Amino acid sequence: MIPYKIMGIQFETMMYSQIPMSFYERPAVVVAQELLGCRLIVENPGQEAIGGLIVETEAYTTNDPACHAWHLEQKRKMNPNASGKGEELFGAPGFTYIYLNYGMYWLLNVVTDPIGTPGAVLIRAVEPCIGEEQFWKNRPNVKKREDLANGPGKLTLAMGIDQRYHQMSLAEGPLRLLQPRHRRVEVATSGRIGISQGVDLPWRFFIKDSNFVSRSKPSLT
DNA sequence: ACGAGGATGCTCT
DNA sequence: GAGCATCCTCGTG
Repeated sequence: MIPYKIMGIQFETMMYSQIPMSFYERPAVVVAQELLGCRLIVENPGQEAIGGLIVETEAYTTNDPACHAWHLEQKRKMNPNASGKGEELFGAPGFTYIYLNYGMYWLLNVVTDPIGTPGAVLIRAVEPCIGEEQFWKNRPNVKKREDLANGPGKLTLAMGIDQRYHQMSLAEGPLRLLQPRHRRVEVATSGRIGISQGVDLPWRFFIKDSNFVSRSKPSLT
């Protein structure tokens, strides 16, 4: 049971509980799939929280040339103390990793795997489910509900997520992840989107038949 | 429907 | 300089 009340959705909170930190201390590919059907919540002081149902994720992990930790991982084979971009991905699971992509868009990741093993799950798309008015307000040019948060940059815009939320614990808010009591989703798989290395790894996961995924793509399995 | 191109700021492959 | 885990607009069919 989550330790606070979200206005207007008391019934639904009884069906969802905060995800324990141990959940994230597992391989990114596992966490990515199990986050489908969970809820991403952003609490706003003095206002109604906003939330989205996660419908699409991607895994980035060790020995993965598309992972931000990859080059650092190579360097550390020679010098264990090397530093550089993606350092956070070796750190504690259950913390956020947020970075600016193409100079304009903040992308939200959750760090996974034990300390010392790099891993993260990119949240790629959500379906608005709490405080939807805020989604519309933050995305003034959007016409269709499906387009509010059907992409990693779109969902951070819609939910007001930026660098202020970087490296925060998901156990304490204002960002939280909730899991349903009974998670019943049909998971589809494909290659990851927007990368040039590791394109053949089937590490993009989405809820089959959801209208809120970033794009349709033939599934690999 | 689909493709090209521009916006924009990091880090370093 | 190149290369990015992107999004939007404006062409063309």
